[in-house]
Amino acid sequence: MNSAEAIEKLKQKGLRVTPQRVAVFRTVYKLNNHPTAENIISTIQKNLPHIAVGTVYKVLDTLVGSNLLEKVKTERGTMRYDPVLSKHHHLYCKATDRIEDYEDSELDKMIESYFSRKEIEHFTITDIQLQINGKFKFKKHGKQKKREMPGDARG
Amino acid sequence: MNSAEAIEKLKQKGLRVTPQRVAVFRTVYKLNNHPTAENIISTIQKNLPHIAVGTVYKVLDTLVGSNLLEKVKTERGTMRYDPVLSKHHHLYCKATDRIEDYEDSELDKMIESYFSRKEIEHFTITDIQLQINGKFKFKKHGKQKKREMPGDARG
DNA sequence: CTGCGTGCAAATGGTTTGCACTACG
DNA sequence: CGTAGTGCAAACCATTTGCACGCAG
Repeated sequence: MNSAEAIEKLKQKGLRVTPQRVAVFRTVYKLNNHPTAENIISTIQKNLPHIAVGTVYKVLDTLVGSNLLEKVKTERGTMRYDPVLSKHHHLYCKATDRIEDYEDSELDKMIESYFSRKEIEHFTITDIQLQINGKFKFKKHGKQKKREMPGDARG
Repeated sequence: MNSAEAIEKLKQKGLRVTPQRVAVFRTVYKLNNHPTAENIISTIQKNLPHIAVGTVYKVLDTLVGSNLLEKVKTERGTMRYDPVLSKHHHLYCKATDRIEDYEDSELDKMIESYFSRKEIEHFTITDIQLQINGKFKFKKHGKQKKREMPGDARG
C-alpha cells in the first residue's frame, strides 16, 4: 500500500492525516505477519526516527477504532495487529506464536447456516471467528534468516 | 469440587499436593466465570490469607501445564482461567468482557468432517476453537448484585 | 487560528523472577 | 532428608497517561 492509498483510507474514515498515521498504517500492511507494536515501532523508526512509542500505540488504537486494523490476542501476552481486509479466521501455532489469516467463504456459509438453524439460548451472535490451532509445515528450501518477527520458525 | 477430588486430580497428574494448589484448583472451579488471576487470589485469601500472588501465578502455570486448567486471553489485556472439562467453544461479549463456555458435539462433528475433506495447504490442524462473539441476553428478574467478577453486566 | 495529534518521560498494572525458607513425599 | 513449592519483594515489560508543543485543517 502506498502513501496515497493510505491517505485516502484515513480520509474516508474522517481521520486527520499525519505522517505518523500514514507510516503506522502502511507498516502494518508491509509487515504481513500480524506484527506486535514493537515490530511496528522498530520498522517505522528506520524511516521516521523521531516517532514516539506512545504515539504508535495511540495511532494503533485510533486505526483499530476506525476499523482500519484489528487487534489480535494470542496465548502469549502481547497484542498483534492485522489489516482489516475481509472476514477471516486465524491459523495459529502455539509453539511459534505464528498467526496466518485463513479465508473460506464455504466454511463461513456452513457455520452461518448451522447457527441460523440452531440458536443459542441466551446469546445473540454478531460474528464467529475460528481459531485453528496446529502447526505450519515448512518448505525446506534454503535456510531461514533469523529476523525479529513473531511467527518465524522456532519449533 | 471438594478437596478430595482436587487432590485426586493433582495426584493423577503426578503433581505434589499442597494446600495452595488445592485451593487454586478448587477456586477456579468455584468461580465459574473464567476468573482472572486477581479474582482467584482475592477469593482464596479469604480462606488462606497467607498465599502469595507469585505463588498463585506459579500454581496456575503448573495446572495449565498439566492440562487441568486452560488459559484464555480476551480483547482486554488480562488472562483468564477455565477448568478443562471437555472440548468447548467460547461465547464472548466484547462490551462486558464476559465469557461462557459452549459445547456442541454436532457442531464439532460438522467442522471436523469439513476439514477432513478440505485440507489447508501448509498447515496441520490439531484442534479448532470457535470464538462466538455477541451479546448475552439477560433475564430481567430482580436486580443483579454487583460483584467483583469479570463478566457481570456492565452494558 | 484552534484544537487534535505528537513527543517525551513517568506511571501503571499484570505477570515474572530470585532467593531464602518450608514442607511434601 | 532432599528437593520441589512457597512467600516476599523487587524486577519486568507492554501499554497507558499527562502535559507542553507543533502542525493539520
